[in-house]
Amino acid sequence: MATALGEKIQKRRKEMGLTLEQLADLADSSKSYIWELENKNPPRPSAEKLSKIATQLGVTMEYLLDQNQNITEADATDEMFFRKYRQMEPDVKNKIRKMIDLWDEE
Amino acid sequence: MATALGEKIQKRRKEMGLTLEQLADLADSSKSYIWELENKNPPRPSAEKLSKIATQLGVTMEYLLDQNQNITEADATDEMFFRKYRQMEPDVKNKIRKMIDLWDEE
DNA sequence: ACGGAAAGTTCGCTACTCTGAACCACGATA
DNA sequence: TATCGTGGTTCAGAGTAGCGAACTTTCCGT
Repeated sequence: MATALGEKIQKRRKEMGLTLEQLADLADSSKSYIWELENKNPPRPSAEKLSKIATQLGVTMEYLLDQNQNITEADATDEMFFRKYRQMEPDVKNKIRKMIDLWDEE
Repeated sequence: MATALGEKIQKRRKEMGLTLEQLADLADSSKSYIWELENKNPPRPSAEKLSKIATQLGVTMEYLLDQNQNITEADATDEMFFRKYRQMEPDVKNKIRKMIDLWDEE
């Protein structure tokens, strides 16, 4: 009864230790709707809603929507991180890069 | 009357020399709806529809939805950073992301 | 300038998104 | 074993996504 989309959302939500209600609040949604997304089909959420959910789960919408599992969860997480990073101020980016360089040595 | 989303779709469509009908066909939609997305608001398209449209326009859904026009294309430094990051061990990635999340708050 | 095709615009209707509130299951605490 | 708290499930209804078909405008060739 569950769809690929539903399974991905639920998997990620549980990995993050969130309840339906917590995710719903974070994503400006309702727990009943999150539940329906996870368990019912056919779910055809709006781009807005799915965008917020994806953001909170730290993955891309493309990953959530991808029917054939072409995109792995790890890929999506990396992509999401990169998009977030790219939005930052240049000097913050610099600091982050330096910090990671230090870290990565040894 | 047009929204950021609408403007982006229209701009891209025209760049590609497509009519409303052509894009509609490519994206399994109707020209009336594409028109409404471009010109009316508030449009709240489904993730499915927007996904198909984004694919045909050769952009990501995130780009289309992004309110602040910050995203154009990443510069070389950012890309390099991302390549480096991607090579790291999963648990290191995790730590980095958490660190940056903390940083990014407030 | 006129006719016709191609592009864009309007509109009414159906089906579905999304919510709030009620409901159920179950574990913990007394 | 009653009670409370927490998480999950169900459902009716408001509002709207998205379509088809009709209508208007623009852009051609002649």
